[in-house]
Amino acid sequence: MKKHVTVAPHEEHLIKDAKALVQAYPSVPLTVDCVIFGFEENKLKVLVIKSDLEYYKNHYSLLGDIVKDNEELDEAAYRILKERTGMNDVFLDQVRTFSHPNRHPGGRVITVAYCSLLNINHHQLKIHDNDLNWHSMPTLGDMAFDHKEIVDQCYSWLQKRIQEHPLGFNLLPEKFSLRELQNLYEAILAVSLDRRNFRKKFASMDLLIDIDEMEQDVPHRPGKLYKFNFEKYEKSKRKWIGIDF
Amino acid sequence: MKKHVTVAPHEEHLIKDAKALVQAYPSVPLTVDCVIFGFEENKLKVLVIKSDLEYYKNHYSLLGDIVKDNEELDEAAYRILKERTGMNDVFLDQVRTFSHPNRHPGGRVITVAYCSLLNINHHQLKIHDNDLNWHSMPTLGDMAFDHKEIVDQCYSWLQKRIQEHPLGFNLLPEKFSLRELQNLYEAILAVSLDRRNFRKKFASMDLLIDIDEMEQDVPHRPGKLYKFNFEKYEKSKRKWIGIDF
DNA sequence: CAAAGTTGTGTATTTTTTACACATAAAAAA
DNA sequence: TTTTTTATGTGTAAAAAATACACAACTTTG
Repeated sequence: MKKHVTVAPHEEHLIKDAKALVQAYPSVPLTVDCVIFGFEENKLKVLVIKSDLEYYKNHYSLLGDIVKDNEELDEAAYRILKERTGMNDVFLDQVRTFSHPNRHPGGRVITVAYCSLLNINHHQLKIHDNDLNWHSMPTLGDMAFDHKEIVDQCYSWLQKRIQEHPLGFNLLPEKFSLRELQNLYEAILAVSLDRRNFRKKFASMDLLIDIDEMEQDVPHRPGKLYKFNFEKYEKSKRKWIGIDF
Repeated sequence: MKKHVTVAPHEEHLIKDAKALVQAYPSVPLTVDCVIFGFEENKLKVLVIKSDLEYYKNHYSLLGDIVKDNEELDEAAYRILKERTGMNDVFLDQVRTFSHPNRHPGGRVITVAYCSLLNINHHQLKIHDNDLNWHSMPTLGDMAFDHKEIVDQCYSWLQKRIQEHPLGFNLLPEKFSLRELQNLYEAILAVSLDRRNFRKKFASMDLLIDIDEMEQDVPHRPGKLYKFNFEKYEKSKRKWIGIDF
């Protein structure tokens, strides 16, 4: 006796050939753009380069590139960083994807924005093509494509993120003084903070390691140097934020 | 006398034909996937549908679609919502782009995840093809593609976001009781909260409008109904969070 | 040796968070 | 109609966190 196999109604139209399906999809050029922040002379800076396009002659643009076949977006972003700064182990986070149909004068290109933070002094720029340079954030003017909007969104992202996560240490030397740390926060958040309360706050977090060294070559009384205790932080990440808006 | 025009070195290799440049770019199929959250019977739910692919027979997947030529990602996401729920003015936010080369069995497809929140009772599902249904979050098992990871990331995003922004009201009726609001927060954050402190917190924000109506048809003492004061919120968004991690 | 610039520290006040209990109201069940 | 169930609505005391604020000491430079 023949067995009856139950077939759900929708199984009748199941697609067997996934490859053919995908090949029939329209497709779109995809790039990654990196917003690379640095900190120097108490200013937040961003790495920019003159646009290659005549259309945007003399406009600065972000460091970006086409995503290769079978390359993950994260990979592409790391590749760009490596090519431009020589750095490998750098902070990197995806921020947002930008898709306005006219964002590129050559036709539709989708781009995924990544934000990266690095210590300017640890990484000499390898290539100085096209006026690659660190540009101070507050004075950044128009840019090519929608890159100004991308920078602005990454900056907002950074302002929020730095208050809740220890990102900022990626912008500082491994050993830093509390003044340097405060200057960093003040520059990024564009506020001024009370020194005593700032120090008290970080003291209460108990995530800075006093390495018992002093600043060198400062033209004033040297401060103590600290390292951030990433290990302890990883173990004790807090989850609860508290409802507040 | 002939004028000398200064030409920066890099201007010699400026690209004139942006169109040709873009046409030479490799391209990739791009989709949008929507993680649509609802709230019903004190549970957070997500809208899922059986996969069309034989490869993922009987696996649930998210509502997604190819992004059309010259369609913005946001547009595509709104289109999907409209097609599936009939809803137009719905909360929607881009969360993240997923690019693993093998995430789709038919070949490389990049997808942009959007998160949407809507009130289940206000929107009858138009189409019930492929077992479209609201699935309770805690019991959601494996899914097709990398959709489980996408849901997980959107859920984390929601947990964080709901504590800092008044998203949650999109999941509730326009008029809601404080108990409903607390149940929502407890379900999403998977914690239990002290009722008096919860109410005190919202009272101190002063963003709920007491509309002087009571709950109907509840099997117990009815509570007062409130609306969220979106207008006042928009005017008074706070910017400063406070360093804390 | 004086001036400039910065370090390092404490306390009082206010605000926010937390923990916790009881009387009351409405509906449902007995 | 009474009792039970379930939820509403409210206040206070204690602890923790945030804020505002000032002065003495150290190092370098001129």
